[in-house]
Amino acid sequence: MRWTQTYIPTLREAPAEAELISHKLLVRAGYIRKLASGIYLYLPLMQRVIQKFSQIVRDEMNAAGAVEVTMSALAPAEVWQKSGRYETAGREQMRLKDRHGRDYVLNGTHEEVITSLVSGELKSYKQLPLNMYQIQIKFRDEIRPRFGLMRGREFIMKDAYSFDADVESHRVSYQKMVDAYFKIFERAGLDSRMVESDTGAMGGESAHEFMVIVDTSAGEEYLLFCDKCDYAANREKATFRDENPPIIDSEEKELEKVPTPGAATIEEVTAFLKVDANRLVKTLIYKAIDDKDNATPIVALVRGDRELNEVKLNNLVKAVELEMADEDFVCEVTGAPVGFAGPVGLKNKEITIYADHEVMALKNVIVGANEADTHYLNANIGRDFEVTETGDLTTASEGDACPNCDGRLVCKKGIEVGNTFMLGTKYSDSMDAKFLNSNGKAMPFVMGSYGIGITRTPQAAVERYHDDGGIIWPKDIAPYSVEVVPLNYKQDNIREAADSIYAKLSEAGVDVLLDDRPERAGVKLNDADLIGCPVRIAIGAKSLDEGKVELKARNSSEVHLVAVEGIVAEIEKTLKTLK
RNA sequence: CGGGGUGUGGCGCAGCUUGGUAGCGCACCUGCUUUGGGAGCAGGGGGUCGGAGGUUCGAAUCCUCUCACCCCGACCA
Repeated sequence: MRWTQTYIPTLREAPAEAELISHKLLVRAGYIRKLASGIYLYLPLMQRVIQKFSQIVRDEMNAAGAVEVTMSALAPAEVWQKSGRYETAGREQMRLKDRHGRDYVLNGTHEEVITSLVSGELKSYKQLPLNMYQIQIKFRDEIRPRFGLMRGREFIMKDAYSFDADVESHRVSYQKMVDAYFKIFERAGLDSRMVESDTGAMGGESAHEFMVIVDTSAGEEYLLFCDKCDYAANREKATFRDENPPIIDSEEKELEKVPTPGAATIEEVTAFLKVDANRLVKTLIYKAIDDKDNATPIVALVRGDRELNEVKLNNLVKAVELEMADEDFVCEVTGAPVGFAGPVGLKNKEITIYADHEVMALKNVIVGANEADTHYLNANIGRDFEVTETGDLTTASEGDACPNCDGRLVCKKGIEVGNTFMLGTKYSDSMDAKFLNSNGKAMPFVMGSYGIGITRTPQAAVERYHDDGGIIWPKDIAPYSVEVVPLNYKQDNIREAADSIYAKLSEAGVDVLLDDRPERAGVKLNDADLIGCPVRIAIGAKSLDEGKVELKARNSSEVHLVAVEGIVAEIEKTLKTLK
């Protein structure tokens, strides 16, 4: 491609709105433009990157036995109502009405649509397993779009759905996708890590995320890895071994109310009472919001030395939304200012109290007394207060003990580029999608769903691979493998050499961009660094007089003088050495 | 939705406090010179100052409302 025939609007300065380096670079280098908040246009260079990455995804999906389809972006509300997610998807679903006033959804994912497709048509276990995928635009009415392509309201995703006759067969299908995912990200030049994740709004049995580890603010999620074994989970999901159990008293002591003036936080209370934080129980008040926007107060109890994990809490509460109570609400529920809430003698006896497992093991704990500047000593479950439900409610963090071995958890940040869900029969049950098994019995499909962010993965690559000058693309997702830069295109011999090299490379099937603009050398070289093609061929007067041009890899500062005749072979050789 | 902030030519910004009829850098167009890491000189085009209302002789500037965008939080691939 000749630069003057395509559209590569590079900018010297990044728009003020861009926060991440990857976002700034994609805008500056002329890959994307914003149309509205969270809505981006993919310019010619980005389009090529998307196509290259998509092709890698297709290759590996096909190799794993999946078949490509395209499903509509638009769906009638009924299919979502049928699964029950029309209610739970809530405000992040893009919705609209047609001219007849009928309700529609712009799909953010396609479990409902594909389940309704196969329902009644996939009839026999003999047709299973089946895995269908598509690469398509998805919509999501994000609360707050940001970070360019990372969190948009419209984005491209590869989504695959597997249908199996039973759980054992599904595990095989799931593993095929996992294997394919590692290959896909490797081919895109990215190291990916698979971590356990919460199933979230998707539901189902278990889930994993594929993450690119970064150390910048682009890391949207905290991940915990064991430094000894292969345990890996995101922070929502991660568990840990309790290494800090308090000494448990053998006898229940008498409940005692003590003044704790000004001691509202765990630190203040432990300092004031001179006790360890693990003898305290944190009482956290939340608003559980249902699908009709009603807020019910709930209480969560975790040991004083732990952090509450809201995702785990809501897995028990099952609210549409969980919201930390504000001061007024805390006051209303407990009758005390923030910092003195406790489970003993809560004003509203109907209130649901969720406690972490660790709390259940404690005796004679210190809790707020629901009265300003006052705490209880020696509170005991069963005697002084009741717990409605128990579960794991704590957040793992760096340095905690691995749940599976004697290693330590290390915390890293990552960008999610893919995910896999074991859905079980959630959708086939709710949407009544069944097949006949070998005994002639109607059974719900065991399903899986598998996503890859087609537009966010390249941005993750930019976040991972760049320098002060611009992007450094992994070669197999670069828009062009080679950029030919004639330093003065007006000079006859330089132009002829550039045109000839461009023609030869094109003929050899190498993706090549020729910067045929009548720009100064500095401008072209800076733009070449900015857009980040893996190999640059610079053609200048001095070396050309000796029949040579300069070959430079974007990821290295070494410049090689290469004879014009051997240039194609030399470039192909260089490309082979690049990631 | 809560908190904070910003809207002035394509991009980045100044001007606003103290009202007087819009400016700078980059980009763009023309000419000459220059030509290996974002050239120089000269000339030129382009902005209802986000929108609506109001105050005033006069509003980018003050007031009210509104819209958009960005940052932090909740949500999330």
